Amino acid sequence: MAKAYERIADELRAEIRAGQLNPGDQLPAESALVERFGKSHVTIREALRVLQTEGLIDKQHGRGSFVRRPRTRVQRTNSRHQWEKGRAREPEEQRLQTGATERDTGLEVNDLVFHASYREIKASKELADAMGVPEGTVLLERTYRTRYSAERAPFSLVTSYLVRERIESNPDLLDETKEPWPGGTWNQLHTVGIEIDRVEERVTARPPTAEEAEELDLPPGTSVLILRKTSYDTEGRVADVSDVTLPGDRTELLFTTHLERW
Amino acid sequence: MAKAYERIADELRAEIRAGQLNPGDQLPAESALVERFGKSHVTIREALRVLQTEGLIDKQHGRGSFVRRPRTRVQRTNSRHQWEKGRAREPEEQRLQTGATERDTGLEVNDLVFHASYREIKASKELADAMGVPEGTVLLERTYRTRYSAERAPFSLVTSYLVRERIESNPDLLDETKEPWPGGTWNQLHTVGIEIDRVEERVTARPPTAEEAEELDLPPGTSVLILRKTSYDTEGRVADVSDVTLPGDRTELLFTTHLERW
DNA sequence: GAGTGGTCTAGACCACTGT
DNA sequence: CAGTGGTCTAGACCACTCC
Repeated sequence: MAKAYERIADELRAEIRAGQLNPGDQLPAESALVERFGKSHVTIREALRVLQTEGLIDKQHGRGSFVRRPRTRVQRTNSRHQWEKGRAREPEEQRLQTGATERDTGLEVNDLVFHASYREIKASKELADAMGVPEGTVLLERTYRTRYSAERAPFSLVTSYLVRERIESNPDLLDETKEPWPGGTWNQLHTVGIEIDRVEERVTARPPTAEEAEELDLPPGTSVLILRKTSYDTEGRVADVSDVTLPGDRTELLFTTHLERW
Repeated sequence: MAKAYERIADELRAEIRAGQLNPGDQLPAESALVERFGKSHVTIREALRVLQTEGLIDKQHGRGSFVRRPRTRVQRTNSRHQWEKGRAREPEEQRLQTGATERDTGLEVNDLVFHASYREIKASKELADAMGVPEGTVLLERTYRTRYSAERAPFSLVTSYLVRERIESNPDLLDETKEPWPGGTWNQLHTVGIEIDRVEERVTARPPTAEEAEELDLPPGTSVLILRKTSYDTEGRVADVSDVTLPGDRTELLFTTHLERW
């Protein structure tokens, strides 16, 4: 005999897939399900939890459980890199116009709330390896949050690392009050003579940690995309390492690869 | 007053992060935790579930709960596309040597168990849009599973779609018993005069469905990467659409983007 | 205040793992 | 068989939402 909570989850899942319950629809109250299936409250909740973990339903305390509606996605492409590189050498008036987030989301500069903070750290083993420097090298760690002014959760959590020694010839680059910097990191690097040649992006996925769920306002039953972006300069050295956490339910990464012709 | 299960989860999480409990270590039995925290079995289990959902612990029925050990990753790069394109024109002896999965995993051909099945379908609206053909166009749907012979779960779930009309001039391409085809899809397309010019890959993440968790042998507290790969031929038409489901806890996608020099 | 989901108890019994 | 986690009950009470 199958477990009761699985049978119940299967039955409700089938109703959702068959379209008896549509996105946005409210499920019967837990007490109603207790009666309908003749099982205890805890068992019913276990069944609903299965569906929640699958991202099929959304439980709201005091309101009810609802069939989840797919969210619109933010697209982040790798063609943005060429665009950002070009922008890094533009005159300041042009650089002020728009940033990468505006490009991804289609929103205006004024719709966005930006926050940055800097601090200096010594490279851990893991970071030192990623950046190709000795352990303990002084790094500038910069954390960024950008959000839509109408929402409370940022689009992503970004932490970027630069080697302090390679940028300190321009003291403005060590000063967080200069943010947001028109033209972004690659313009900043341009001011100290660094040109980016290629970008490597490593992508994995996992459930959010408690802190990430809190900060990105993620409900249970969602995942995060973890992206580590490594930028190499024209001499093959690592210029920047950025760790980005993106909500999986509203982000799509698009990578285009061009091939040599036969 | 904080919820009991959260306090308990916080305390255990802190012990794991502090290194009092190391990867692979067994947690105290649930009955022991009932005594230690003076809470009921159900409450203790709720706390452990929080940690499991975060991917921090791994519960094993009849054995115990353990601090999860990070798994070794399979890396899938976008440089594989250029490699695959080159391989598509090589002589058969060379094409027989190794495939893309061997390249990603570092395993030998003999370590891998391969399975393919074909069927013909009519394009749904969603698929027709993705392939740039009218709804209802006849497509060849091909599903692939490749696994390491020592493991029971495949590395990924792959479904590929081709427009039947554009490949039927070579009847071998409609015959699943010809799989595994040396040189893969791009060699198959080469036999009907199609050259691939660029590849677009769209990546998102979400919790696995029940079926995916079953087939990929994924424990609760993991995510899947969803990758849709669209291959364009030299005339800009869609040659192939492939949907790939990858286990998030053992897959890393690596995309390299080269930029134009200043 | 009525109706919803969330937390919790104290206990029973089941299912799996390893000796 | 002993020890582990998994399922389940019948009930109490709490916390949130909305009218």
